[in-house]
Amino acid sequence: MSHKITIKDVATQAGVSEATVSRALNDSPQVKAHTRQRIQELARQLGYHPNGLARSIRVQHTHTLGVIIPDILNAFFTQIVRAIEDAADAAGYDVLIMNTDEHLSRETKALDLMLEKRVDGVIITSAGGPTDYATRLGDTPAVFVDRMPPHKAERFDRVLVDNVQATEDLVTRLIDRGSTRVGIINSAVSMTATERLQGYHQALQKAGMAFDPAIEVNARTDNSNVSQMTRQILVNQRCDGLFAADNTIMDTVLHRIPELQLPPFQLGGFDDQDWFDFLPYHIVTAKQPISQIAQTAVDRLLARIRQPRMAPEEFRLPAQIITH
Amino acid sequence: MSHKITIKDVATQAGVSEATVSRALNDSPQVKAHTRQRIQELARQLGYHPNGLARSIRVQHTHTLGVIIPDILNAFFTQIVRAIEDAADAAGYDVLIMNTDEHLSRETKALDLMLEKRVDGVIITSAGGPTDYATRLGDTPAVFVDRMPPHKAERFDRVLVDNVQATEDLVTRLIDRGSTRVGIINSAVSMTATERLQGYHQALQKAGMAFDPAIEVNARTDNSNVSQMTRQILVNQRCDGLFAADNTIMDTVLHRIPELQLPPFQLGGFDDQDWFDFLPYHIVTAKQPISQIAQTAVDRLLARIRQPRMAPEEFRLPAQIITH
DNA sequence: ATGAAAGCGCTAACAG
DNA sequence: CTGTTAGCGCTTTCAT
Repeated sequence: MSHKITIKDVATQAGVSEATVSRALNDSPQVKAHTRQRIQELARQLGYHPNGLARSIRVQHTHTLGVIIPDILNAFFTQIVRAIEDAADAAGYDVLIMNTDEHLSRETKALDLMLEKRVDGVIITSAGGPTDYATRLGDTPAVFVDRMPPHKAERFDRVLVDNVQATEDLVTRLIDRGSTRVGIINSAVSMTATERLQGYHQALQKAGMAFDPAIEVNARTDNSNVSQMTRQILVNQRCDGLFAADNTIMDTVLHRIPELQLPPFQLGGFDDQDWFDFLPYHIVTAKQPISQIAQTAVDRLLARIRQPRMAPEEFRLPAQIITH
Repeated sequence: MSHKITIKDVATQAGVSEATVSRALNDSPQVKAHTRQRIQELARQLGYHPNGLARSIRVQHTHTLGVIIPDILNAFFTQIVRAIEDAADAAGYDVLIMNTDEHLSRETKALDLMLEKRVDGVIITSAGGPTDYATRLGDTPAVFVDRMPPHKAERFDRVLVDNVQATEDLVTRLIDRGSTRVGIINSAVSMTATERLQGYHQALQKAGMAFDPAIEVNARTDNSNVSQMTRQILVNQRCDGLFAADNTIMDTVLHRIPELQLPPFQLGGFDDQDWFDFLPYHIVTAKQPISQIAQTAVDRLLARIRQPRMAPEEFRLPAQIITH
């Protein structure tokens, strides 16, 4: 933020008042067409760039939305961001992105920064943990996407996939394709895990299969564990089906499988990836409706910005089962 | 940006002046330890959040860096961002990310927005095109990463991989692994393409192979073309080696290959991806030194922020050839 | 159609 | 150690 041309500079150069320059630059119809053009031209020549900070502090909004994601290396979130940008762009809003790398401390910092930068609203895919969003956010409008706030979630708008239905459909598909015994490696994100486990159970039940705790495991972030779990389920427990409850788990599973010398089996997971097509075996996924999730989130956020007192709501969107 | 608690509110509540509150909140040693704590506590209770805009406008910097990337769905840029964040974080700087989706108009908007938000400096991976960065940037420090500005590049700091050496090494590796005739589908990004083509030629020359224009093609953004080119080179032209000059080209190539029923062949490309391990055949890649690129970029940017008149420099970093 | 002046929230002299 | 005051760059009444 080095030495910059201000509106004052333009004003003196043009021989008018700062007010007139401001009006001219904002295309106010009050200012005579001729002088308006003259001023705009001059401003361009001088390389004038409006100071958005000063403007925002005056008009009391920034016209920008903040987006906080936990993992920018994860294609799911990256697609979410992309879709949010499209939706926000269509509504004439700017978007600022911050990545927390699944660190609570960085999420806290990210949120604080966005608040300090006075975004008009924020879309959060929480890194989980004990953050008290209610007090932290104050009255900044927020909507949660994909992952819910751990406490008092019902006080916020949230939009996410119908995890239990999607999982039920997915596991059912695995069974339809021939699996007789399908294990699960569940997500480390707690609420997501709970819901997906329920869907898993429903699918087994419908198929008349018994639950077996030995093949229901839950991932911590530790990668080697998931790798071991894969072997445990697919080899020791002789499953011919496996549901990897999320993106990152799937990744580890995929890394382990080749060295396992497995007989034919069915593999299912959440979140579609382009390159699943390249795998030497089939894979079925629950593809989340990313565009709709994003659209719903920004619609809702924008609505709340205009109408802060709206009652919070939860939006559940259906996933689509795809076989690669 | 709804109704918010200001420093004034805290001041009256605490029965002190705004200045004292400001000092207390900024941990100034000038204010008595006791009152400082009292004020900080009170601020917390009131849910006070400093207005960063007001602060920045006053102190004339934001302590934040802007990062503009052309494609957030591309893992390469995503990793770059991630590495930049780490480097910036270590230096105590915040970073704001914007994605342009390869649209010039969005890049222009993104850059303007960052300037309006008065980032202290900006790291740009240009979407290409005729943007005149010199006048657009004014005197905001900038460094270009991976893709150079189309005009007057020498007026800016830029850090990127040594494309020609990396390509030469890569293609040489392909040949070493048995390729006798290796084609190239080159990048749509012009300068990158030029350099990689040169490396390709150098490799052929060293191996005593003749160039054949029939197997030197250049991708436009049109996907179906790349798909056709793949067939053209690998089938019609009977190449037993192919160099896909970037990420997105490789993706299309990979999509086309299975249906081509090819005899053994060597495939090489830029930018490593985790899932290359899962492919049913080997692939060799030139892995860019992402962390170093990012570190160099932010080091340089920070240096330029302190010392704006430094002469611009170009930093070339070596890639690493990897076989999956 | 334009100008003068106030003020957004904050920090930095300058006084005391 | 704390208060008063001015001012960052901009927009917006209120005058004229």
